[in-house]
Amino acid sequence: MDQASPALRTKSKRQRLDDSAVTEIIGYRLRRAQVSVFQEFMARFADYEMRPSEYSVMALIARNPGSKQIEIAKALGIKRANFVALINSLAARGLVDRRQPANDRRSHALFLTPEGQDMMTSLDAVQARFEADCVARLGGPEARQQLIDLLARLTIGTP
Amino acid sequence: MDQASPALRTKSKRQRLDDSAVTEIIGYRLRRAQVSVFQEFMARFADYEMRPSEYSVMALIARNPGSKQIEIAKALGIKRANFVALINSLAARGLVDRRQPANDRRSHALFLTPEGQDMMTSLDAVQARFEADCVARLGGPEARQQLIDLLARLTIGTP
DNA sequence: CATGAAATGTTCTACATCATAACAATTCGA
DNA sequence: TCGAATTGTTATGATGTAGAACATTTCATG
Repeated sequence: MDQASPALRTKSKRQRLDDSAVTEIIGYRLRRAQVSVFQEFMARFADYEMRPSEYSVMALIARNPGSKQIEIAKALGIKRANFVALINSLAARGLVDRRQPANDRRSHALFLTPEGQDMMTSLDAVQARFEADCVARLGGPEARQQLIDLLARLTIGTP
Repeated sequence: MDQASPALRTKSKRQRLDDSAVTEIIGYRLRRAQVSVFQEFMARFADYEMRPSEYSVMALIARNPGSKQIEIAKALGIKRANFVALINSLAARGLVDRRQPANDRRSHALFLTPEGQDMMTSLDAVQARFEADCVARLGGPEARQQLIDLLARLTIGTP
């Protein structure tokens, strides 16, 4: 039923591996799909030298200007120690600005620079196109919502 | 409509971040779900010191004994250069065996050692329980199949 | 108000993952 | 037979993540 013609292999490497031991695992499928989507993301954003994590940081700052580093980091599941280099990089590129709030001199308030906002306009356009292509691959907005619901049921510890 | 009572915040950090900019992205949901599932995988396999990649390698070898390194690596999307250390580790732990096939002295044929096979019996039991719990969280076998179908539509370059 | 606890950002360290290039040995094809 | 391709290996660099430790600042509680 599964294999239409198993006798076709004349001599070459037609005998493929039996990978059902892993393809039947939800986590494995999840991983492969995530890697695939991220690779296409990076390809589409290559001109902007923008990685998924960097884009997510800028998108969160854009919608929540003045947030503290730890707030953005926690929302994205990034340790605050590892978040420092990320912000350093975006700041060095002139996209993000760290300012000292008057009420709490421990924290740094994050903002997009004007250049960062301009960049964000372009990035959002690319992202919208990418998302639309993903939805098309899934089979429509209903399939997308279905997928998001299913993924949410597997995602724990994300308040 | 969305927020039932936005006036509740008396003074504390009740004003959570607006993370809709990222939670509306399929790739972001994918990533968070994959990380969550992998973390639980590692927690459940901690007693065996078995990572997802290591388990997938052993599972493939178990079902395809005598396969070449490059065959296993390619099936899992791992570069052959990075696969060497993986097999070295499993071999050093006495779980996997490299043998020299007579027909092609370039390649190494991979097998599970008897200890590796015993280990695999335990691992498969843990994995079966984990998978069942994931299916329960999703809402049943139909939901699982739905998820796998959707993930497959997002996964490219995995022959 | 004083003092210890907690929060915040930072640095450093240690792995694990991943990609690329180069190399040796071997096999294959023309 | 000879050049190309395959296979495993080593080395290197970039990236992501986790944990400990530290300084500064704020907070809570007596």
